[in-house]
Amino acid sequence: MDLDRIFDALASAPRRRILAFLSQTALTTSDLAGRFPMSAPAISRHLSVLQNAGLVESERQGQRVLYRLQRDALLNALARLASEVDGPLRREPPREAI
Amino acid sequence: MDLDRIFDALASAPRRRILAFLSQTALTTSDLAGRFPMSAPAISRHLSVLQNAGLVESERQGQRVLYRLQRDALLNALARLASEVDGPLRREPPREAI
DNA sequence: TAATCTATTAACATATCTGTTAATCCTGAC
DNA sequence: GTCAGGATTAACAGATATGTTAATAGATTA
Repeated sequence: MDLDRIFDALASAPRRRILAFLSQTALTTSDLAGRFPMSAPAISRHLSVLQNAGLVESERQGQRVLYRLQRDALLNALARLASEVDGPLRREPPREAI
Repeated sequence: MDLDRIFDALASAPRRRILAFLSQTALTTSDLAGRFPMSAPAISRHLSVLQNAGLVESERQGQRVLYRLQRDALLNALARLASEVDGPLRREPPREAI
């Protein structure tokens, strides 16, 4: 839940594209490397940044490592920043239900 | 509406804090410099990054320059990323009304 | 065990970011 | 015009980020 690491991770366009791919389906490192004009080691490091931020999770499957988006972590971070900058007027009633 | 510049701007913790301050009220450069352990030139450059991203607007008032949060630009950017990574299931019905 | 495939880490070069202080620009007051 | 105050830009140093290729680690198969 570290906003700092999360927004640092999100600052990179390739990493945001990786997240977009992973939002469709879980993918391995080489799957992703095939979709970017970038070497596999570069992708691997982007994935590690995303994982350290808690935005993706990895699961080894034999020789491959499958990466999966952690949607809630991402959406929570976005919501957290949104509420931080929500003006006084917007922040008012934490309603229990609609 | 440049997600790239916006998320680059948001990657910096001082800049996110500046936005939080500006969410309460518009402030001048020196107002902000007084709230950070950082020189005025440093604040000025952070503000310029935020302005280039469209997250704040400036208005000169005499010798001072007043900075104001562009809340919609920020919230739109967050929403845009959120929808980019919204999985197929979540993205389905663009309902007209609740 | 050896061979192979996938992924990661190491080492490196280049570029960018972030802060500092000094210099410059802009505005208002004298 | 001159001066002073506030803001920005310039020049610089040190730290980070991002890509490359080479080397290493892990897992599967023969």
